[in-house]
Amino acid sequence: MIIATYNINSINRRLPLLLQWLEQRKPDIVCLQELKVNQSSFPEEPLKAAGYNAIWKGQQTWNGVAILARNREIQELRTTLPGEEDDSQSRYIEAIIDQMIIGCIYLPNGNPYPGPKFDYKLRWFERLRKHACFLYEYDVPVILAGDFNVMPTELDVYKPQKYINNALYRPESREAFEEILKQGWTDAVRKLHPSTPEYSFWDYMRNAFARDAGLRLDFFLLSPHIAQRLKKSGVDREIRAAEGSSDHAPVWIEIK
DNA sequence: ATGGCGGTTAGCAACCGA
Repeated sequence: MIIATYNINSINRRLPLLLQWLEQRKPDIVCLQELKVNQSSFPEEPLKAAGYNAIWKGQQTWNGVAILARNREIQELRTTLPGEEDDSQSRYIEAIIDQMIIGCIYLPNGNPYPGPKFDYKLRWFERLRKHACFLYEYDVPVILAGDFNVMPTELDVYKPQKYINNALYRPESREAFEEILKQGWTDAVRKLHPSTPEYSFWDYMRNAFARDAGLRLDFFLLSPHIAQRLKKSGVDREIRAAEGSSDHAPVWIEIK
């Protein structure tokens, strides 16, 4: 079984590439972020024709998250992260698929640091920490997948010294991620590949992809039930290399 | 410091986000 996460940077802009990738990789479950589409303009029909059921939480212009499942039922559990009732940003959606809880995450970028956006990022991290704790203690199979907008270690950044005051690499952000991991979650890709970067994002600027000036921003956090079933993982760089790509590549894991 | 990309608004460029 293959589960993937992909920050798609506008789903309608990227639809042909998305359909091509779905056809090639054939993931069973996909978490998408940065849909950049309002709730009524999500391309439900083309995805249905490709064999994928979908749930989504859209938003005009920014953010937006979705979960796709191939030939499977999706039972939506929630479309917001608890803790801030007036939060209008679409950054979380959660479902039950095949008796697993799948949480799709688009964590705030938080730049510039310091400032209100960084404060919002840290508040969001704290809300996620609490909700992750709740899910973990539920003692059911859980996968939290998505763009966490953080590089937890030096290995996850092509040039760490450039990012000292970047919201994605600030100690506060890295510590917040570590706090969640410490609950007992497994960082699936790092577990399988402890010493290679496994970047998932390359800036559009300055020829970053060709230089492999990348960041690892997209993660799978696995509860113990799922972690023991983990087989392999990969980053689909050829999709990032394609004409008109997102600035992220799809990342996937295979579980037994 | 610069700069690339997508989306939106107000219109054919300027901004915002990241």
